[in-house]
Amino acid sequence: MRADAQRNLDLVLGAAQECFAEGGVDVSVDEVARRAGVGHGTVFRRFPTKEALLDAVLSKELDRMLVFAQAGLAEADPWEGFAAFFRAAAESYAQNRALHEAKERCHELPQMPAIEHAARELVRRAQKAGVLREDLTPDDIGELVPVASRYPDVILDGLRGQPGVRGLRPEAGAGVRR
Amino acid sequence: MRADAQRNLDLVLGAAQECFAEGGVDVSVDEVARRAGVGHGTVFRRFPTKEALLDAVLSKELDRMLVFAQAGLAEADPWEGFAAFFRAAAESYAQNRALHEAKERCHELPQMPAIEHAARELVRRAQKAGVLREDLTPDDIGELVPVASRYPDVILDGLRGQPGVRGLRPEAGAGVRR
DNA sequence: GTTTTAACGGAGTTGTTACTCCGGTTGTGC
DNA sequence: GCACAACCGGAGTAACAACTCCGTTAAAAC
Repeated sequence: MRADAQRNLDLVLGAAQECFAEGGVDVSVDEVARRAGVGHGTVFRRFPTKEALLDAVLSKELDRMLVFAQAGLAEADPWEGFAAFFRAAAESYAQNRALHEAKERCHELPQMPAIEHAARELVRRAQKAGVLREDLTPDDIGELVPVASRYPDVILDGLRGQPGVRGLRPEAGAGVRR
Repeated sequence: MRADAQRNLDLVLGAAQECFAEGGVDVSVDEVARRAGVGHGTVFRRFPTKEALLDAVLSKELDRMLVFAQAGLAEADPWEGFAAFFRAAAESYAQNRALHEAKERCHELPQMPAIEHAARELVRRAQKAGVLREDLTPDDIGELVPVASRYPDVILDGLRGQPGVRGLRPEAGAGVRR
């Protein structure tokens, strides 16, 4: 690969990361090209469609997410391991609008099975230890991550232990609307 | 107003309500007109812009929200009053994609001050009674409403009483990332 | 330094969406 | 029942976004 091609590829990827994080998936390819300082023809040669460009950016984000999940599993305490991953994932969502808006796209990407496997394990371990409410599946908790991006401790308090454990709401329901 | 004009206005409003609730704000005006069974010219005579149409739909939704807030205030128990409003609002968000996507637009609408006033009162009363965590402002709680649309009880458990009250997390932080 | 060859970028195409306009139609006052 | 005004709806416009193409430019091999 020629030196200028490599340099421009890096510029495009960096610009796309910034644009999609700040403006969400509806930012135009022209805008990305402008920020990268290249023509949009250059963007489309590297990435045949806008979707391919978005996938590349999301993939990098998911790589980081997988690292967080594995770090959580390495933690000895079940709650701390789960909470650490949950917070880290929420932080990622908080700093990246595209992650919110392209959730289903993420599920098509190759990193996803590994992340889901690790997340399931984190949840299973915490529930077995009795520190995570059991009326939620890993999928439910996955949906709460983006939600927790601004209020992580409120959500974590809500997830802790068992539903209604504080004894204040004996009529507490399942906690999930399906 | 002529009878046919009134009938078509109702059809358009109903169709817009359904379309925006199901498909979000990006549903095209053509799609709304098609569902209403009128030409899109008819839509644009009633509502000069798509935004005006959206505002009309959101207004009706906010009217319902205000009723919920006032019903919450009429409830004697501070927690039940707060929680009832919170659940009702979450339910509305769960059933209306446009409400999620046009949050800032809602704040421009005339119903908003009254809703905010009632919500502030609900929060203040619950916090004074010690049944709602005090590290959150009414605005914070407002942001949790859409979030709670699928997991109302998880969020309500998280909001109950004081942060970390279960004694499991002495290091519990503020619960809010600003 | 020359030649080759890959990469660049902007003009242009296609498709979509918000919005306008006007000829035809239909409800309503007299 | 008639005239007139209001209303209807679809053809047409403007703007914008994704994507293509090709003449020009510049890197790299010798």
